[in-house]
Amino acid sequence: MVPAASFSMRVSSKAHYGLRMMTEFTRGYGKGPMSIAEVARVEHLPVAYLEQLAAQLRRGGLIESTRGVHGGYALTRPPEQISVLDVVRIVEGEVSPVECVAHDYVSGSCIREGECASRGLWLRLKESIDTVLSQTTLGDLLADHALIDSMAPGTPA
Amino acid sequence: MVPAASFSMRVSSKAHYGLRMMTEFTRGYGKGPMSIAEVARVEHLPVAYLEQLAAQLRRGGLIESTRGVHGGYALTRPPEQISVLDVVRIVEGEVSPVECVAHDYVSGSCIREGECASRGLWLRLKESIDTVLSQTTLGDLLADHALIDSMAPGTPA
DNA sequence: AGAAATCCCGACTGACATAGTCAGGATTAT
DNA sequence: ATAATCCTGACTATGTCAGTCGGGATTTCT
Repeated sequence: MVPAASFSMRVSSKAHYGLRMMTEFTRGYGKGPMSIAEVARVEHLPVAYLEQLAAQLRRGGLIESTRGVHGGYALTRPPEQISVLDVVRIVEGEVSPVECVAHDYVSGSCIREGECASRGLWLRLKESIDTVLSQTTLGDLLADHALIDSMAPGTPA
Repeated sequence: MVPAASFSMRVSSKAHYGLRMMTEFTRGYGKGPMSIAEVARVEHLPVAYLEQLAAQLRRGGLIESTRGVHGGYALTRPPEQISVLDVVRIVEGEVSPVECVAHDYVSGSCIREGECASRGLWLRLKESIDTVLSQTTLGDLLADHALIDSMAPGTPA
């Protein structure tokens, strides 16, 4: 890995991997459960790590599991009804640039409340992020992907 | 500190403090340099830490320093010409949710380029964040703050 | 019944980033 | 000269992240 100049407002690899796994489940939607092993194989991700993420996503109600030999996971709802925000919230927690605009923020926790010049900014930022992430569904991601596949390779950016 | 349910897409305290320091410099704009000691006092932040941030902001060209007894820092441009994004970029680096949409991304670094379903999403997210942060200036922050001050306290949220 | 495939769970770990501290040097006003 | 200020680099403690590991539970297939 290249050191890579640090950047901010990242999503963790948890969210990233989680989303990739969910797009695989989307691809297999309606065809019975898909195993972690298969996801790991096609996405080149570590099995044990995916297992953890899958457990979270299941507890969060986005996927359901079937145990045993032909078991695996499947989306509990159609891909058009699951947003990227749903996924990110489950594996990373609420999206919020600072504590004082999180949903569970207890009014008064920040001593500077009232003299704070930037809370409005953080609120706008949070809303803006939430909007982008909630407007994109797993269905959209797969549709975009199909579009890319159908284009000739080497198309200039 | 309360454990606080983890959340994602955070800005670091570096960015947070840096911005608070910059709003102090904004308040003092046109009245000669303001010392780190004073910023630390009114914002209740550690002097030594602010010194580091100030050094970065100076190297980034947003503030200029005067040494010696009545020294301190002052904005190099009017507050209306400095955006929050300028500040965040200097102390935290570029804003980008994932590596592959960062400005200095070398095409081909990600093996999954071409089969990636979510790059479009991350691009939209990055743009959205950049927009919010670049549209708000230090001048705006202070104006909002003045507005809050003029309201009666105890106003329900 | 037994083997194999799968989910399930909690504990563990190494590397790195964050949020600072600290000691001391350089510059300037009084 | 002294004091206030900026300036720098090294240091450190804590926490998070990304991932591993060992073993258990459930189901299907033969």
